Amino acid sequence: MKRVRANPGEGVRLREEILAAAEELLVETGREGALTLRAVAGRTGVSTPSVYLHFADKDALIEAVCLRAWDELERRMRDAARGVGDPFRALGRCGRVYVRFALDHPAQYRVLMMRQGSGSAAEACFGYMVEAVSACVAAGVLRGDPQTLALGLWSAAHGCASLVISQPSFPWPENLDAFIDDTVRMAGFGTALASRLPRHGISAEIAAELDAFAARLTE
Amino acid sequence: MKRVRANPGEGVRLREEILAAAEELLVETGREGALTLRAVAGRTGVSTPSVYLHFADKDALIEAVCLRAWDELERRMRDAARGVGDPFRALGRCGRVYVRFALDHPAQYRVLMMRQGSGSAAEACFGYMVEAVSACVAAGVLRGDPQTLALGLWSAAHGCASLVISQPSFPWPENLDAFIDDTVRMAGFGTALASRLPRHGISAEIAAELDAFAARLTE
DNA sequence: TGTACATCAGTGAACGCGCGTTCACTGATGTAC
DNA sequence: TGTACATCAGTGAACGCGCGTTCACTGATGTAC
Repeated sequence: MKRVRANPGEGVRLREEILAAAEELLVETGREGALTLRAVAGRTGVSTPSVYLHFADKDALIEAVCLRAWDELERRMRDAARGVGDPFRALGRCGRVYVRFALDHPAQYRVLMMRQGSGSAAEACFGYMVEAVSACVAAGVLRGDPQTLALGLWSAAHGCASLVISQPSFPWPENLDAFIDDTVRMAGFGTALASRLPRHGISAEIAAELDAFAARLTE
Repeated sequence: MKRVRANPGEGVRLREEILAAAEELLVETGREGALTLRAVAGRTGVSTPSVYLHFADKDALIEAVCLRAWDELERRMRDAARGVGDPFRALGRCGRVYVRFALDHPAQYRVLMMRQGSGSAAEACFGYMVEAVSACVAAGVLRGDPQTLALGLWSAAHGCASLVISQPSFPWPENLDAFIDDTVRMAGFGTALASRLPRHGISAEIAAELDAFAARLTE
């Protein structure tokens, strides 16, 4: 585990190695508390103070790790909606990709969403969400303020993801992908329907109507 | 701030005082990290080692604090559904009460839901949820496995609550209660509808059908 | 009623630990003359 | 081509801190005789 000292100008490489080590540590332990400068430096094969050559302090390191994760999520969400004509379908894809990302990177997602003041990276993702919702509003499938609708949809996706992550002992269905799909459909259909029934409280009376609606749609 | 020493047999009082101090500390700071034995003992007006007279160690103290919160949530949920004839309406009440509890006690909710292995108290709450959902299935307003349906509904409620708590910088609507209501209705309607359209993907085609459905229901 | 003793709630001082951070340093590389 | 020096990535040892936890103790109360 002998490190080769970087030539002048190549110090950036160590920065990347440190970030990668921090991410690995986060993934393997799942706890943000495991992210100590000593552990990160040790895994990188470097002395602890070396971290300060590339990050002002511990907070800056964690922020950089967060930024990495946000970047990947942003990229995935952008890709998900690209080339999908149906705006409601595109929105559904966004939701599924979002939850999938969270479950694929539970440790990063925790850090991402649990830290207060997640910063501008979160806003970028929220921007995509609002865009996708706006398209649905324009197409007439959703009604209301796109920002508020997006918050509701994000709530559902975040809830599904974070509950699965933080409560693994719950009796989750074996087929998690199907559950994610059902949750996304619940959020989509529910938002579409609830926004059309602004003052309609929840009550069992609508069961028959829903049956008729479903029968008409699937026949 | 002179403490009166408890008489023999009255030591239980200090236990309660310690628990209350821990809860206050959690509420005021909002961070679980602020829950140190020194801080708790200091606020109680007692020396640090005194905590060990009533709790085996720090974990036991935190567990007791959690249990307190779960107990209150359980009580609130039980009260919410009592005496409501319409099972779907009762379910909606459960959801609103759940989210309200979370927003009223954000610090406790964090500890409650972020700790892994929340234990049997969480299961009790889940039990109520499944019960309420089962009644809806029996009444024909929901379809499917009550456990899975309950998980989906819990996801939505948890998502709304935890997102509002952990991302206060998001552009939340001014009227949070209305937003909670909309989210609960979204989850309710969405679950009812999605469970009737098991293989129906999300697409904008259903907009016209939804319009007709809503018009028929509100006329 | 008085006295010796057991009980038990609570204390003060100290422990070892891991942490983030600092500082004077080393030693290889590039550069000026 | 050789030499002195600047640069800069990385180090080793130490700092102060707050933490959970331990341990021998104090001192008021209840109890046995």
